[in-house]
Amino acid sequence: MKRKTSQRAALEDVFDKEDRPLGVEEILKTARETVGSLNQATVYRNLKSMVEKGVLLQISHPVSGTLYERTGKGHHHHFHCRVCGRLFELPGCALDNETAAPKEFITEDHEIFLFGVCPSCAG
Amino acid sequence: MKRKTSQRAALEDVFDKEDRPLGVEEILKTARETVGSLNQATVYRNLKSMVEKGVLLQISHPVSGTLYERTGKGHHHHFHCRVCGRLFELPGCALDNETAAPKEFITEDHEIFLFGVCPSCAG
DNA sequence: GTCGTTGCAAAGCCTTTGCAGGGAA
DNA sequence: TTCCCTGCAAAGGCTTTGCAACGAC
Repeated sequence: MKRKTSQRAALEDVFDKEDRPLGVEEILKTARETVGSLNQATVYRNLKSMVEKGVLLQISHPVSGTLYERTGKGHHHHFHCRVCGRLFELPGCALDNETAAPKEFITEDHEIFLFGVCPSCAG
Repeated sequence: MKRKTSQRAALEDVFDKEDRPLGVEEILKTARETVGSLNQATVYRNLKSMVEKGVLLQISHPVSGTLYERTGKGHHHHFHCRVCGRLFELPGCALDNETAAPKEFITEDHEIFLFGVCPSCAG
């Protein structure tokens, strides 16, 4: 990945425009508004290299499937509303890696998925 | 699911014998030691109905993929060792649903995946 | 005998890959 | 011109489904 292409630029734009976890289909659809000929394989290839470059983070959500989001947004986790199905990003974290596991385990990272009802569906 | 079959019994046995999260391939392989003719489709069908009956829990692990484990083992989470690749069950939980999300959110459940190095690999 | 279950094969998703043409530098 | 990148189509993994035969009750 060394050359600038309109395809890659379109993908970057998608993540600029929509600052939330996105699925491949949505990414493809949105990016095609810019580059009509954009191919699925190209999207997969670029998403992969963007993850390897550390620009994107890949999330395997139990309900929403594979999603991608920009890195560098600080430690946060995702709340899935079972009513509207939307995924919310919750900044911060109530879990400490030091105490998350018995002390014989070295916890380097963790991932939390929250499930329930969001404010607008609960209101 | 109303009739007892040797296939279903073999699946139950697998989870009796191996008390840990299992993948489909491993389940199939182990169950075939009892019922040689056991088919993949049958395994998928039964796993699905066992999940619906509440006997099994399906886990979508970011690294290990789809796994199944018995329900009723109490609240626990999974630790993935990046060295040996094994998945450990850690009883208990350091996260409180009440405080996990802003109070406008109703958190009903959560899932935590821990990543790092296990005691034997760290030793 | 009934009808839930199984095995088999085909099909469905999602994702990756081979290859030749196209475009950035 | 070079050779990285893209589009296209085929293929690969995992999971589901249609259908006829099988077997529990």
